[in-house]
Amino acid sequence: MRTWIAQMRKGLVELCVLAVLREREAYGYEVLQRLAEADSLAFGESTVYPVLARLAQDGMLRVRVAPSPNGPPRRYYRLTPLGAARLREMLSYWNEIQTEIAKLTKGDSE
Amino acid sequence: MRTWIAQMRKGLVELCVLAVLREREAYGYEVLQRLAEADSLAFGESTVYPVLARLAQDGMLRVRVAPSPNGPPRRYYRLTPLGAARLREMLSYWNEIQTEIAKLTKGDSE
DNA sequence: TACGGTACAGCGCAAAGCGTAGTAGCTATG
DNA sequence: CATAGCTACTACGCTTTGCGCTGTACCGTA
Repeated sequence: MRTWIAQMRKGLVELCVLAVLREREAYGYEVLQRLAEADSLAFGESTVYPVLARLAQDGMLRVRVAPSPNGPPRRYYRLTPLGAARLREMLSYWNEIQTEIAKLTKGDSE
Repeated sequence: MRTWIAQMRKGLVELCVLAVLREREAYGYEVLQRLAEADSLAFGESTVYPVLARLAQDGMLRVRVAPSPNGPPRRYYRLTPLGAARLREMLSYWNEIQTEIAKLTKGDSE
């Protein structure tokens, strides 16, 4: 993986994870696979699990453990109000950045 | 600065710097100030200068030194063909990410 | 018993943003 | 001429984080 791609993804994992959990709860492995469907957002396990743990510890996610039919118990994560607020914040900043970069690459009007 | 913002900007500085230099050459301080006009992309000196040095060392930028009327000599940077190619690569990936995140946050069609 | 898929955890490294501070040239003010 | 302030760039070190690699545990199938 070219290094600049890894750098570009920094901080985006949080946004993506929160976005995936925006409507329905999900367990780690599920989040992993949902993101893998978009190959530009395909993160590894060692990337996603720590993020989930971090977000949970920061009060952004609530955890619920439930048995799995296929393996070890699953840890289901759900957005807390704090997490939802953070997601909104991040999306807001994300949109700002998009606008500014679009300006940079499109117009030379200044 | 909240930490997630710093993380979200990682890798974006390169893109922004390359984008600023897309059409006309500029010296470091100028790049700094052009980015500062968009406050969501306002990076500090300790962020931009190392990026310029890195990009130059990697052959993405060509450097030209010229005296300044106001202070120490300026280092003018200009995109090389390699740098232009990198910028296209990064913008392509950037667009992919935008699309995927838009999908994540908009539709629940899968 | 061995294998493969599921589900998660831990370790350690490298990259990069950024705060802080320092250097040096030029102009303006008193 | 001394001080301050703007310009332009450099250097150091901290912290966060993505990620490769490895390990563990549960379950079903052959």
